[in-house]
Amino acid sequence: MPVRMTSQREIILQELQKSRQHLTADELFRVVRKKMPRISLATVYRNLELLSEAGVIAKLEVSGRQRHFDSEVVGHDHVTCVLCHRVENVRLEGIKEDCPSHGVVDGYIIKGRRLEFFGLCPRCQKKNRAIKGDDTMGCGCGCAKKMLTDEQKKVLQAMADCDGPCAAKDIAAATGLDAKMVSGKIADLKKQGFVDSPVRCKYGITAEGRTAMKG
Amino acid sequence: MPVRMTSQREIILQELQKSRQHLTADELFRVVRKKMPRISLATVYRNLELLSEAGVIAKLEVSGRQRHFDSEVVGHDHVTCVLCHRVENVRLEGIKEDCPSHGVVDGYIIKGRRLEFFGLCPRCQKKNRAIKGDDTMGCGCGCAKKMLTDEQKKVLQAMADCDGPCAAKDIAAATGLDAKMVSGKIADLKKQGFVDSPVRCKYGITAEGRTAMKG
DNA sequence: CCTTGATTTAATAATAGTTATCAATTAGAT
DNA sequence: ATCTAATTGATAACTATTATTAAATCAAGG
Ligand SMILES: [Mn+2]
Ligand SMILES: [Mn+2]
Ligand SMILES: [Zn+2]
Ligand SMILES: [Zn+2]
Repeated sequence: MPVRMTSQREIILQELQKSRQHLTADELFRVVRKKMPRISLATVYRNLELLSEAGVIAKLEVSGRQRHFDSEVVGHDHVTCVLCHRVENVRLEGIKEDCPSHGVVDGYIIKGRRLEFFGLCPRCQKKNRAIKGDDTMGCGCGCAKKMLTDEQKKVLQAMADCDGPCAAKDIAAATGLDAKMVSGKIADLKKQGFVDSPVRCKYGITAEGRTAMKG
Repeated sequence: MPVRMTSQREIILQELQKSRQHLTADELFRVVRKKMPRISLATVYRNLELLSEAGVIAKLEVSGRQRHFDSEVVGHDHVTCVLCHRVENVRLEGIKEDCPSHGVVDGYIIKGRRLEFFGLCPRCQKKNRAIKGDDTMGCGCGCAKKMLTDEQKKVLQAMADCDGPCAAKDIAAATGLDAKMVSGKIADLKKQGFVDSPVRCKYGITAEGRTAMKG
């Protein structure tokens, strides 16, 4: 059973390496889709599994949450932001000696270890102070998700209410907001993954958008 | 919003403390149900969440798998068996100094850390050698799940095939096995959680039983 | 080139674990 | 004892992931 190098597999690996982040399957899916719009989420999952099985990438099974994948496989540890769930690398010297990653502990044959820190990323430290902030500061770390403006909420709500993709002008009519500003909001929301465009010039709320609205 | 002490809450906490293990919500559910047969799984989840929120117990979000809960909250680490997923305590001296659980690392304000080891528990080391074992050695750690005998499989299959709870004699008829031995097998399977008895003297396969059959 | 068989894919259904919802019940203050 | 917000059991819904399946793709040989 030889392993084939398909274009899907290649792009998935490439984009993960390029991103230099610890992406989840669906984050990577969104990235890959830009180059290969017809790819399926299942294909992303399948290949991430295969690649990590093969040791080409690492699977970070972070604490009950969504899995993240890492193109760097050599030993290092991670810190997770408790607010935005961003995962970053941590390299602490002096730990390796005391913190065996192989050997025998209490009768267990140790095959590996994971050291994981939780905390607040620099961006979320700032955000935490001004949590009322009505402007979605594009901190890029996903914190913005928790801070939709009233207009954004209105737009999302209107999209949720109408079933199937709808045009910007429909939203404008439904919300009573200016059509130009609605277009702008939709573009922002799309960038954040809360809105997608299944058909040209028609928009719909995403699953992520729905969860963002609740918070 | 004062917190009330309900009998459910009390028993859940009691049984977790008594077990001295790192139980999952459904394992604890099975234990608690013996004393309070009408309790709901949702209640177990709800209270484990509440108790861990309050700092009375600890939530162990173990590497992508099912959550485990710990009645010991003071700082110690854990090792997980990669085969049976049992979680046990590990206390390594000399780590605490090098391995900050609070402070600032790379700009992150660290609120906590988790150090998790993976390996083979002593029981699974033995089991691994004799994996063909046709006897479900009651290692208690759940490894047995992966080693159903042919008879057990037949019984489970027969239960899966018939819809709704069925009597031991129906299984005997369907499989062609002796009725006495079928009863014995059912008792074993029930002990392992693969079979339950929704009605007296009637049995059915559980979700867990279904997954066990596949492996 | 053209078949052949294995691998992989997209789409989708199914699953596991957990959380949300909601009408009915109950703890505990008054 | 009465009242009411907290809690419960039952069950639906949800999220992340895995399994299934028919169709597409590929790698060799003939
Ligand atoms: Mn990393
Ligand atoms: Mn413990
Ligand atoms: Zn953050
Ligand atoms: Zn084990």
